[in-house]
Amino acid sequence: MTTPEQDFIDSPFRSPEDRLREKDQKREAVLLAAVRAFNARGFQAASLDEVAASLRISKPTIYRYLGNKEQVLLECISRGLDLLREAAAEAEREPGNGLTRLTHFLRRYAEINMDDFGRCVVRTDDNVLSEEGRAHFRALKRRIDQAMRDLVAAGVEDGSIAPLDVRMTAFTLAGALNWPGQWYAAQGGQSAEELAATMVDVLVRGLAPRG
Amino acid sequence: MTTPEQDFIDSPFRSPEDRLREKDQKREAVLLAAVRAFNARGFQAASLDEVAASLRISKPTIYRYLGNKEQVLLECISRGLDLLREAAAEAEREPGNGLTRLTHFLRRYAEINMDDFGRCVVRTDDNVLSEEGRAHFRALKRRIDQAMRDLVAAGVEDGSIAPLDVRMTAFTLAGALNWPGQWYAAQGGQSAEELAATMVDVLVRGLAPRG
DNA sequence: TTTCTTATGTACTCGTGAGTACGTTGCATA
DNA sequence: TATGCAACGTACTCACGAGTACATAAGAAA
Repeated sequence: MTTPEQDFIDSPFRSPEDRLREKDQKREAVLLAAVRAFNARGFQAASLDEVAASLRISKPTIYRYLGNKEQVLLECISRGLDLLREAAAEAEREPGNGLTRLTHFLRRYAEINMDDFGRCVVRTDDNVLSEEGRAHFRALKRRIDQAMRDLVAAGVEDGSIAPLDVRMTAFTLAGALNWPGQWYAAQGGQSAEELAATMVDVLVRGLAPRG
Repeated sequence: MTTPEQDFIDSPFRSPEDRLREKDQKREAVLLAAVRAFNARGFQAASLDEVAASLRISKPTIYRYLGNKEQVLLECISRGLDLLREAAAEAEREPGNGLTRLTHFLRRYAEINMDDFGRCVVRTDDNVLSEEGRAHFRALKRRIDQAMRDLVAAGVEDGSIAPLDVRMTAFTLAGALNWPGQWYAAQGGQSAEELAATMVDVLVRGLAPRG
């Protein structure tokens, strides 16, 4: 693992690049602490003082890195929605019929909803946001929803999915797979991946026994 | 529609029974206004001043009829959970195999989640409650969950439901059917009953086409 | 008519939490 | 060495909302 470059020891004197990297890391740390507080106690109930205390910093420092409380939330939500967008793009690139691709997407979707930032997307009721924040949030969510509908529609067309109402089906699937975000706490027992796979399996096969 | 009893005109002078009935009606009105405010803006964000204003009364009047804010919420939640319990009891009494009975229950379950009080149950995150309130709330919810699992298990046993993991299946179903509570706004378009029926249909049949 | 009770509003207290003004320290640059 | 800027913390302000003390008005009872 040695490189031809000079190996530096961990020095207390930071180079300009180090400073920038540290700044980024601090920003990330604040964001993570915030999203966890929001998920644990709800956006309204969680105070920035709490978030700051959990990092042993002061409230103004949060403002330095992320701006006001709504901006912090919007950034958290954006992270979660980015993950979902990636998952959707990946599913579209994937080979296989509509059902196969949808299944992959659904699993990722459920997993993301158990991640810190994904949970934040699911748990945030958009009425806590300002008018602009809400509009932005909804637009991004609509894109995810549309991607899911497109996958369902593709499956229905190629016959890999039963001829169901696309809108209602997507709504039902999203609802089922959003729910773990309200509850999942990474306790012992099943991992997020296992849980996601099992739930998707139930949804794909349905309750009625196969003829 | 005439009775042998005396027909009274609508008099401004109230009998003692009238007073009691009026008190009850006022209590109901406060409860309904409160649950709507909670659903619309979230428990924490909704203020009792708002609720009072929507009825053109003052805040102390709410305290007179329902006690403090948490008690108001608990009463709303109890209403919703009562509806769910009734639905569960009804489903258990019903004839037919496990899947039939479960289907009936699921439809009612979804409908209730689009009702004012049902929505409140779904939308309330129990971390806004005090320790005792939370324990009470969880115990009641557990009973509903158990009822759903029992119905699934009965269906699996009598063969009307495919052999799935009971716990995960109930969790998935509940998740899917809780979701409308987050969104449904009684707008134009589908009624709650139609929506519930369609969603349950998707869940029962699954996505994969029938062989 | 006087007194008690019920129903209600006015006007507070008090805590909490978002957001800010300003001071301080330390490194960087002129 | 002087000046500027980056990275904080202390100590506020200010608004809002839960909960309450007290006044009041109207009917019921005595």
